Amino acid sequence: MSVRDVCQAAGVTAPTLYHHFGDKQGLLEAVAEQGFKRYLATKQGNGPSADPLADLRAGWDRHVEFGLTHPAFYRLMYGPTGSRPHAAEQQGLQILHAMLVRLAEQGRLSMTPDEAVPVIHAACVGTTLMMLANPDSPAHRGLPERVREAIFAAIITHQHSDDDPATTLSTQAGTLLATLAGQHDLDLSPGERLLLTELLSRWIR
Amino acid sequence: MSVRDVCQAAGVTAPTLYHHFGDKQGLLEAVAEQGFKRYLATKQGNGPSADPLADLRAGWDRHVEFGLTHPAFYRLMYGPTGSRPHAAEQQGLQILHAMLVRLAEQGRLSMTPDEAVPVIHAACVGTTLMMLANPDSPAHRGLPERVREAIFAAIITHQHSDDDPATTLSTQAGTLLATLAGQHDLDLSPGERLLLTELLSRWIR
DNA sequence: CCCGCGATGTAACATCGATATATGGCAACT
DNA sequence: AGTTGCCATATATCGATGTTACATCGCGGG
Repeated sequence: MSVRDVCQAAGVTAPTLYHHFGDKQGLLEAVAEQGFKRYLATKQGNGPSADPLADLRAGWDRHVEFGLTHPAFYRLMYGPTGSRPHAAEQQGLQILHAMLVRLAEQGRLSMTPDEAVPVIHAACVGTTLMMLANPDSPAHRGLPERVREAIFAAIITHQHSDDDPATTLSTQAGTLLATLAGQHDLDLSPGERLLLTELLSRWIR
Repeated sequence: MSVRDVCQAAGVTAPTLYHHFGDKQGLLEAVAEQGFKRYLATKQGNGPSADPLADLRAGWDRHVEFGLTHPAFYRLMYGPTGSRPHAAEQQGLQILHAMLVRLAEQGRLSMTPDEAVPVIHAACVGTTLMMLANPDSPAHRGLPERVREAIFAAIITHQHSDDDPATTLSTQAGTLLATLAGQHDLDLSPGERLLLTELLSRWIR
């Protein structure tokens, strides 16, 4: 892709382009930013539903679909360009973070939202780039769904989702207490162990 | 990077380079191929051990480590260049495939090796690229291990009998931490909350 | 009315990727 | 030994590319 061709297609001359974008890299970053905005637009329509996990799945599928529908955009946006985080991308990650917070509030998340965000993002981007590199390979049939379910299964607690938070906390604390009871060579002083046991026991009922 | 600089550094002139590599893209692909060979060399030393799952974990870790140690190589090798599968890369995927076949023979794989290969590959490459894009971000601390365990947990059939106690403790502590992160009206003073978080985090790995 | 400033065009520069052509050296064959 | 053929390299250069110094245009405010 040459600056001259871009200028001709846009009906302007080179200095105009440089006036607005600084240099070629600046132009490409502006295009990537535009890509992020379009991507966000596909997420904007659908607000949060009753089930955060369903929202999470839909978000994953929309991400992959955007990549397959707009390969050039996607490579610009997520390819290893070394350029720095675009504002719109951070906004997308915040949406993901909000979904995960809702899941955590229901006690259905097995790590903190802050930890889960890059896990999901890395797996989803990697999957999409792989699909982009070879969309028609039979080995990649169903790949996004497989990775999606693998990641979600490991991030979501598979237990009673209809329990209220207090019950979830109680069972989790109880399970950990039971495991602790069987371990004698942990990195805990007697005081720490007692304190931890007291705090955990406070939620047992 | 310019062809002229490369030639000067190599002590030859342009036609020599073009004689051997065809064009600039050919040179870059040859460098990528060299990167794959070096990567394979790090895997070659360690033959299959008694536990295929341990080999799988070691393979994942070596992949991420190679990416972090040789960022430029890695971006050339796995960046979305549109160029086609290098021979050495296929060879690496075959090693991965062989490990998975061994796991499947032991009845410990929840999908076919053919399906599992791209799942692991996509997640691992995505994780490494993310680490490469921002190696020092605190949000990425422990990311490769988290994605690794998430993927493996979903791919490996669970036999809780022989899980080692430390792993059990780690997952249970992680689950409870995540639940705590979503609860704001617990019967905890700020100090108690901080102390509990610190103690639980001690087992997370 | 004109003054100033941002946006655009003209023309050119420096550098880049790539190549036509010529030269050197080496191995093989007569 | 001499010739031949070929591979690797060097000289010199071409066209295209990213970029910019400078001039010009148009338009809103004093």
